[in-house]
Amino acid sequence: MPDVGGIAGDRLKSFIERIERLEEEKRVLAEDIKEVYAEAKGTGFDTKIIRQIIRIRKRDQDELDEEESLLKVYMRALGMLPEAGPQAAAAE
Amino acid sequence: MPDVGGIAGDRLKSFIERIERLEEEKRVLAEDIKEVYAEAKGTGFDTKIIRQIIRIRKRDQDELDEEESLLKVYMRALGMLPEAGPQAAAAE
Amino acid sequence: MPDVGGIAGDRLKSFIERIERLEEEKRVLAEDIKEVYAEAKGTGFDTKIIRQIIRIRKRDQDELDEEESLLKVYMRALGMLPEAGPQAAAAE
Amino acid sequence: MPDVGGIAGDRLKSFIERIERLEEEKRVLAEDIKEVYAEAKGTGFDTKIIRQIIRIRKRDQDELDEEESLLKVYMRALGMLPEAGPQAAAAE
DNA sequence: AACGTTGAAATAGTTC
DNA sequence: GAACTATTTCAACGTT
Repeated sequence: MPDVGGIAGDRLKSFIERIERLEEEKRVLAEDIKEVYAEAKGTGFDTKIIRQIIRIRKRDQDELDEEESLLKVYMRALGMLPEAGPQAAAAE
Repeated sequence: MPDVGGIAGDRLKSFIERIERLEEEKRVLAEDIKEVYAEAKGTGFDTKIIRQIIRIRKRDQDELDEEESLLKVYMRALGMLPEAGPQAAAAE
Repeated sequence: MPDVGGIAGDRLKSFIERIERLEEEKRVLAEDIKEVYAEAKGTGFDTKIIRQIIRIRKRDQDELDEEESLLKVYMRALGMLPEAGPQAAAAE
Repeated sequence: MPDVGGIAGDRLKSFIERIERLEEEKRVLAEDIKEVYAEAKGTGFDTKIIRQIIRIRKRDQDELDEEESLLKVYMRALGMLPEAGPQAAAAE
């Protein structure tokens, strides 16, 4: 439990300011994204459909990633890849 | 409505890729934020409280932005603010 | 524009309190709904599916209402209903 | 998983109808609120400002609810609150 | 009547 | 797995 007014207050402050800075950057990016959607809409595209497409592409990517990892398992079993890295071993 | 396979397809693709790039950056930032929280937690801070503080600080900022005069007039009428102070006028 | 501190303040206050009361009731209803979902979930139902069903039923109802009005148009054309009310005439 | 056409169907139906009834009541309240805003507008008030005031009053209420001690400890450490006042202890 | 803005609702993710 | 938070999506409202 941090003591009040001491060094802990400084550390707490530091954490908070780091987070706030990152969130500010995130907020800016969200605005940028909105602007791109607005621009697309201004060109006559239906933003709802674009959102759908992006969602589908994301999902496809995720599936690809899964396949990828399954592929790696098979390849590893075949000696076509080095044994699984330490992070995977640690996770088990 | 955009014709399929023509220039419009290119434009659509461009929009989508711009959005995806921005969202990827956003995702990275979200991860960074998570890491800071994890680090703070590792130092013994309560992340839930930190989130609350950040929310409060944000809200305080929003309050500062509420500088519209009509709002003040209404709030004064409701007794939520003191009577209009003679800011510019010296003694009234 | 309402004068500050006078009768207008009272009227403003009255409006605000009426709205706040209604919103409170609305909030309670929203909670009730959440509880019903929780209860359904506790009985083994998938709330996501229930939401979907409710959405579909709502949509079907809306479609029915539209058909209804089209029906009325036809019936009116056939003299089976009185002419459209004055609000429709005014809207034109 | 509930069997189709049996008692479970009845229970599902019951849940759905309860929710739909509550949502209907909620819808009515939303309309009532809209009417009050319309009436206020007709009296010359700016509904946008009224909405803002209601938001502020709600927020003030939420602030009152933030009475958790750990939060206060953290905020004190950040200088967002004065040092702990001797509330219960008479003279310190 | 469409546009942007805002608020609510739903879903996804995270933590305990 | 249950609750909470956060993000995202959807709908409504006022506005031009």
